Amino acid sequence: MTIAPVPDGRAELAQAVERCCATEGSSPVMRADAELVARLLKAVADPVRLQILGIVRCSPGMEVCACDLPAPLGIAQPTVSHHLKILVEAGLLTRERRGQWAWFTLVPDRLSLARRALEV
Amino acid sequence: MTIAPVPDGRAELAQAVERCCATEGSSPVMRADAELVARLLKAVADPVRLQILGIVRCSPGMEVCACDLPAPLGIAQPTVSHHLKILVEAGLLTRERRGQWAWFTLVPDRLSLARRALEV
DNA sequence: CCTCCATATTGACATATGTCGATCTGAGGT
DNA sequence: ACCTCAGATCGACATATGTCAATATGGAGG
Repeated sequence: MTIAPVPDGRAELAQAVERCCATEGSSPVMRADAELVARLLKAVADPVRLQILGIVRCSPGMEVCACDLPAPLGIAQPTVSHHLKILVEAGLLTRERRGQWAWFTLVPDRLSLARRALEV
Repeated sequence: MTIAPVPDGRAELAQAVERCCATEGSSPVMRADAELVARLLKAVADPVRLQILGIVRCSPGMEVCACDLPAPLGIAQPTVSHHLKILVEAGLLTRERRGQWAWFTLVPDRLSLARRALEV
């Protein structure tokens, strides 16, 4: 995925989500908002990344070491790294270095935001 | 999107979703389930399709005529048809012919399923 | 400083995806 | 029958995406 990073620190995405799913006869979704939301959803819409999120969710503290992923996922290390990068850039995971290892923690709020984007 | 249709009549997808988001220390997501869920999420993870869903949601009866879409979306008719096909195959819309027009109706349950797939 | 190990990045590749113009199909109306 | 219009499909194209081998990076420990 070409990584035009989702502006996550700011509330832009959250606002776009609200505008997209505003209940009642709200104005149809604007393209710019849709682009922003789609970028977040694209990050989740991949089998491997769904598996990663599942593994992290089930791990104590909702965090996992990158070294533990290639085996259960059955894919090469660079590929895992690639997917982790996408999830981090989407704001769904945070990265933290511990010694020579990289740990990734789930950001539940971000996942909630993605879910909210699909509200009717 | 190459259209390996999501098995929507059957409950397979719904079961896959449940297995993927089963709360507590459930077993990590299996690849096959993740593939199924990803196919549904991919259908939603596109700016144009998000806009289409937004328009349908805001329309009376949650239904819309295909003829009313190219203008607000700003894309050509074949492209609209392409996206509608993907949404129908994902089970998010149903198609109905009325005379020479094609009407599309939202399937809220399907959208709920997609949302459920993102539960933590 | 040099080596080892875990990650990240790069380059190359095949495939998937979004887009449009041109054409086919199907339902009315004359 | 014919014509017309809405929609679907086809063909072509550029770009995006997922994958891996090879290589670079960066911390830990001798």
